[in-house]
Amino acid sequence: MNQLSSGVIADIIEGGHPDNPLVQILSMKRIPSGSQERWRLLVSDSQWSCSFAMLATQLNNKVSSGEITNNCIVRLDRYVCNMIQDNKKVLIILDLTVTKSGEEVGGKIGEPVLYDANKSRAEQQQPVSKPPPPQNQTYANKPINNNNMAGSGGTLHQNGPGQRNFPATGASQARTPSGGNVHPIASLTPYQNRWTICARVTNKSNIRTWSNSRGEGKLFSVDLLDESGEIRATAFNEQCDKFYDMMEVNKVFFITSATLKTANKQYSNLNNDYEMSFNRTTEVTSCRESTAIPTMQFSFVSFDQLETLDKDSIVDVIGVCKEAMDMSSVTQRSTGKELKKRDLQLLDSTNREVRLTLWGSQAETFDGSTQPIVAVKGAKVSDFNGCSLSTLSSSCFQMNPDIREAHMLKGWFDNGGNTADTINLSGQKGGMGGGGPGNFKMFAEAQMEKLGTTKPDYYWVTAGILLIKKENCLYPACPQKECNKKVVDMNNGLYRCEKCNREYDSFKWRLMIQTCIADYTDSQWVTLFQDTGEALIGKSAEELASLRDTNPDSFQSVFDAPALQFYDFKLRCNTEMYNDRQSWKNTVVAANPTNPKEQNRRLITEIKQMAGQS
DNA sequence: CCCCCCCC
Repeated sequence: MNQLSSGVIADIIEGGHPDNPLVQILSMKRIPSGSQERWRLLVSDSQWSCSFAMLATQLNNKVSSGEITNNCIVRLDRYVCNMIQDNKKVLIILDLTVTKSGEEVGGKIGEPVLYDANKSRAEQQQPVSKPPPPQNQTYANKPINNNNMAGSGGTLHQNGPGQRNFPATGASQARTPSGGNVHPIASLTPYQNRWTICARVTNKSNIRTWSNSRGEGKLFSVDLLDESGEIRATAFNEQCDKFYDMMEVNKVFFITSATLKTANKQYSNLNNDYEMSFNRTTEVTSCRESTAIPTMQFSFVSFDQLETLDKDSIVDVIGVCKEAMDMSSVTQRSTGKELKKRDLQLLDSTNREVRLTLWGSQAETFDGSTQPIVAVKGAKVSDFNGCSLSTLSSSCFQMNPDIREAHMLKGWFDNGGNTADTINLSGQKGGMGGGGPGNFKMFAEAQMEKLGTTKPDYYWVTAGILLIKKENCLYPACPQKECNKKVVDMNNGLYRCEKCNREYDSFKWRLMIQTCIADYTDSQWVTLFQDTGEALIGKSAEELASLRDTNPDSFQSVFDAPALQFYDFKLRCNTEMYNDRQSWKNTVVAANPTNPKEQNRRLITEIKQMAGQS
């Protein structure tokens, strides 16, 4: 008995859409195109084989998990067969069920012939001694031939007129407003010039402006999704104005003609090798009957998995907002810009809590009073305080989304989850009053890990103070509250601040203490600014300044107390370019006298870990 | 043609 839907491949290529056909996967080939994994399959119905089948990327895990292997039999639950360009066709498998494993089947069923779409069914290659294959649904003959992936161009040509559209399930059955063919997003390449997709907007940025050496302008971008895949689209300037208002999140649109280019994976975590820019020929129209276009898909990572991920990983998470901190402001170091932020404490059913930071208007408007379920697609993992999360501008943030995982989590939380003991992944306070073990390192470790080379890193170190530079530890600073820039004495009773671009009749003293500190592996020059500096010497900057003028001896002895003492330093380390040379900067953001008991406890824990006793 | 994604 034939276990396959013999002859069905010819039907599909010629425009038919049989339900749930059974085919065999003879071989798989990873397509060498960028970083995005894509699988091209050689499938067979035992009579015909087809080498231009592609697996939708959301099914890639079935390959990596070993569920799909050579020789397995699959049922095509959803698929589309589309013209992609110049009469070339692609069969995209959107959903499938493995009905028999490759191991169980053991080998190729029948002797399938590679179906050549340049020819009619009657003209297909035939076994010499047998009559032509049937023109209808009787799947009797088994033409003989050998074939493999390498032997075919991977594309077929159109059979003839009247076959431009190949109906499929769902949205792919839809016609464009002008009656044309709807293309799957997964089939788009830069080498086609006119196509229409039907896609849902799953995320939309604000309008952003830029200005650089190449010019200036404005833009916004959207994430587009259909059942075959996803892609990012960006609209610049003219197109930005034209499409910004109409392209609302969650709505579905026909989009015709845009420029495709290779996506820069550095800036996008969408599952596509390409991204599109809208251009003058781009048309966007609303699609009302759009139930077949999927809504945004999350791929949630549970909190107990977060710590296993590399920092800067991008993840989808869902959690109960157990607590929302007040909104606060921080100053962006690179630009001095004021940023609004709000930290949330999220909890999931693995009894882990993790901190999520929201930014900007999201931070301002967030209301956590009802302990909502929070879902984020594309949050960034950081190793701050152990492990924490932050949204990016590309993140999609949803409150109480109407999805299964949200309802399950809510049920869990309301039925005891809210009182369970939890582990706080973001709870490492680095030895600061309570909290778990901190992110302590030796200097040699920090160097080995190249901390601070690409972006600022924070870590704790227990180190002794070898030397404090007393010269230039005080500087006259701008008297403005938020400005601490050094002022220039104009020698006329006025002090000029370059940052504020004005002169003042007074200044304030600020501390900037350079000190050399050492642990058992190395020494480092580090800088303490105002607050940490004042805490270290036990004097305010103003006190120190007047001491320097009135009592040089006691000024000197201020620095004797901390010298040769051990402190737990929290360091912010990074590199900056000075005259084309990379130089290290270590800023002390906290300095606490080392508590030997706590230090020993930490060391014992480490020793036990190294000995495998924990 | 953007591409910053921050702070402790």
